[in-house]
Amino acid sequence: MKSLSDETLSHVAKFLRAMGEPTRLKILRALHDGELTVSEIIARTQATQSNVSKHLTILTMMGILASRKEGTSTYYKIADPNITGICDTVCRSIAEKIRQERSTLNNIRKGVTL
Amino acid sequence: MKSLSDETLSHVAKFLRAMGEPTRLKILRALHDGELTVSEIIARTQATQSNVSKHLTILTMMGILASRKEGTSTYYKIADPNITGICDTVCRSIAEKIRQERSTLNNIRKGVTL
DNA sequence: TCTAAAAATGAGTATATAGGAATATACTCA
DNA sequence: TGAGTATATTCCTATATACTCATTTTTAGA
Repeated sequence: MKSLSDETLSHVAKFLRAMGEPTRLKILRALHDGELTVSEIIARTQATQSNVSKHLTILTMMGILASRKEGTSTYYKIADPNITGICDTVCRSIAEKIRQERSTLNNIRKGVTL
Repeated sequence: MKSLSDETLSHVAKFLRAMGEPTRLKILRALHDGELTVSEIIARTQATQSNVSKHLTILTMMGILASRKEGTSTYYKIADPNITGICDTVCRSIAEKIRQERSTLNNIRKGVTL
């Protein structure tokens, strides 16, 4: 962690931003259990075709997703199994953290004092 | 991972974006081993005072950092020890992934064929 | 109280990013 | 080849984000 060059740091940042978008997180979640066609991803994310297509392009350019064509369909999948792990870890940790904060806030709202 | 509400998903995304900025990653890295004053953080990140101050505000509002005042100085530290873990995991994984990709690219450039 | 240091904030600008609508491209099948 | 489907891309707009410079706020100490 100490010896990351500016360039690497910027790559890491870019990577985090690539995952830091709700629709892209939905896409990653949808692809968690295996590959899907664009149409299937559109159906699951409830986003427009154009929008999904762009997000898929971004994720692919970042090396997060990989695609293969079959007929008129394009199948996307998570490129690197490690990604799934990172994604799960981060999402679970953050979601848990947020959950805790929310309950803390709720307690404060309820007038609980320390 | 499956049952994240849209709201939670958006929080997670925000969180990832909060970390997805080079200067903020530098700040997190600088605070890895303990608290520092703003001046010290400025010195280590090589960014301007105003810029660092704003990034510190963002990270604090996201609950990633916590601060305390002492005299004219403000000390910042990583608020949640879990953050350090997440940060380390993500950075190490991604940096490693990038390292691998770079060497792959280098091999391609060198004309290595499969 | 005046001054200096530390940090935060405001104004303004430039760039990045996301989104939609329309269009282009690629492929399949009759 | 022509129609239809799946996906990608282009153009445009709106919003978000990061940055700098200048100013303000807070505190310590002469």
